Amino acid sequence: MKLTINEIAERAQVAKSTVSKALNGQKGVSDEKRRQILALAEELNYEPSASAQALASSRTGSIGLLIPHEAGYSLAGAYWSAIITSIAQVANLHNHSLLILTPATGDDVSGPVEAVIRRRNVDGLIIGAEKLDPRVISRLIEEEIPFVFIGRNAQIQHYSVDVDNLGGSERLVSHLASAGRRRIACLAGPEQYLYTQDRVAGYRNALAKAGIEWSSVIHTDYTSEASREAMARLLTEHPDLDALYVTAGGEFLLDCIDVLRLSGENPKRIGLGAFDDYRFFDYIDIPVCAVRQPLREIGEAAAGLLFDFLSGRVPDRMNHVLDVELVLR
Amino acid sequence: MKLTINEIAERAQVAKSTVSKALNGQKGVSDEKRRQILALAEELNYEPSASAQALASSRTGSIGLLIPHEAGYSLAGAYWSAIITSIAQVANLHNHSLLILTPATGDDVSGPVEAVIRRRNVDGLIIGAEKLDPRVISRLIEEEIPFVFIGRNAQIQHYSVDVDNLGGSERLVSHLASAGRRRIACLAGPEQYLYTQDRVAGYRNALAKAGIEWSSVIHTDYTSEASREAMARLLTEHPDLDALYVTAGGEFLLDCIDVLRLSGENPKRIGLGAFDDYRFFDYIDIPVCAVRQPLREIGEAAAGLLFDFLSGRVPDRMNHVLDVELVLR
DNA sequence: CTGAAAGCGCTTACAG
DNA sequence: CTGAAAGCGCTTACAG
Repeated sequence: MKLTINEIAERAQVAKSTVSKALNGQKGVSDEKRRQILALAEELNYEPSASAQALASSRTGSIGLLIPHEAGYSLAGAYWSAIITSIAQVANLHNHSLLILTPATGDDVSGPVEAVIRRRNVDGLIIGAEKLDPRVISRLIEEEIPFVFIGRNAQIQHYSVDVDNLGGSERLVSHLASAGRRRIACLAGPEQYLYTQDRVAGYRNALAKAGIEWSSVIHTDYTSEASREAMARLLTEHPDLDALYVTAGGEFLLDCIDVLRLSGENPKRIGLGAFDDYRFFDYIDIPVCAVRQPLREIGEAAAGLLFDFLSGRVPDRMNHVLDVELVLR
Repeated sequence: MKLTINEIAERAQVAKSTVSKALNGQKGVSDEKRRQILALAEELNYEPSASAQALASSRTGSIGLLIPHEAGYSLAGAYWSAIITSIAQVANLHNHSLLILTPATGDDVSGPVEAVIRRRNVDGLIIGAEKLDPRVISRLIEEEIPFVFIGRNAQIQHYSVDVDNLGGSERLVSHLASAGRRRIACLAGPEQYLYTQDRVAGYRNALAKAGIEWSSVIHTDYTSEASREAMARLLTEHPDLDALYVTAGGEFLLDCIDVLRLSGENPKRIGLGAFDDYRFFDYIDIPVCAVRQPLREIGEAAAGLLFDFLSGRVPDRMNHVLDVELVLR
């Protein structure tokens, strides 16, 4: 029924080990036979069984993408969706499948990771890094499963692909300042995330360079309640606020915009800056300057890095930092 | 090194076939031994190797999600992202992994499907149905790989999970009519898609029920140029237009809104209806009534259906139609 | 270069 | 109920 290597071997009048070598491009086969075998395989449309290869070689032919779930960050959908697509395409190029690992709502990622480790069904992992149990990482290292980060982690140094959080943030806030804004507050995500720290640092750098002394940073988790409350507090405590920098996108940003719009404040008076750009910014009644992340490139770079590891190359740089684009409005 | 079934068998003083049966909940093992074995496996944290199980049982333990790519439909990101998450979670519940299959940009899905069939690395497939080469389906049937649709296909009848396109559309347009709109045009997606046909039918039903004779439907592919041109044409050909129903979301919808805003037309004069709801509708200067699809439920239902097949149950209904929600603004 | 053999870690008839 | 054996379709030393 199923076309196997035995059939190919028989038809080509060689041993199946020879077929295997020919197909896998290993040396130890004469050019003559190799050509024959390849032609035959092509003709019969033969493709080795993934499970058999996996069992025999202890390489599964798949990589996993570990997506952490963030409270109220579901518009992050657009973020992960673009990244998934680009990773899947790179994986295909390398004849690998892409597995999506994501915890049940409310759980953390350690469950799916543990399962994947124990069942041995990935060769390597790409991991959304900001929030990560160090024990998960220990397990991965213990089991010698290669992995790379998307974003970086405050506790764990590792090969990563990240965007220029600090620089992008600084440029964005500098732009607000150069537009004459002097009371620029910063509504920031969870303080323990490295990207939050970087973005806040960029904010402070920009203020310093512009010679602005006034600053105000409020951190929130991304829950809707906390974000809305923080935003409201900012508006009442600083009635002279003339600009606001929100360090992340998704529902978080929408909650902030929402409070701003409902505050009775003239929204146009307040310059808004956001990290993460959405096309609908063009359509709303508040001008939003934003930092756009190169999502496709993030996925491609992370996958590229992982496949480097899988093929035994050790990348020269540990942290790949991609440029972001400023979108002015 | 790796903990195998042999180790378990040895420690429990039984044959590995007995361990296998116990672990898989098959009968033919005494309660006594079963308990012992289960306890031991639990204690040692044993988990069978996915590849070995796959090879021996010819069940891979993974399902695939086939995502078609649509020109200019990338905000569909939010759509697929929610669906991916819910499918992954259901798959986990069934101890299965989720593979993402998506073609390289510009290609169609047959490549990834063919690869997955030949390498035999999924037990079943969930397929975005609207645009599908019938040959792909033939191959799947030929190879006896179970699959279910998300959405429906105009050519191919098959088990599917879909939303109530016709009803939702009708309710939405009825609402526009009941608000006094009389010149309601419809900007629709590709005519060959079943969901487009259904949504347009809902539009016509609503008009008929409201006793409105005037109607205008323009189909476009989802490319930006075509959508913008169609939208512009609509506005110039029908200066008395007082409402517009756009049958889909994503970039397509944004292009339409964009043209409307730039037309010089007072956007508030024109009632806008959209199929697919986005939270940012709350923030734009045009009131948009929208149909919200239950994305999580779509994914869950589709995965549920597939696992029914995989465990030999034949679902009673062929087409599962989920209700949509009307969001008025 | 070539092939016979063992082995990857399970499952699944089959016999007892 | 229990276990010995064959087999899933490959890869990988190893010997020739």
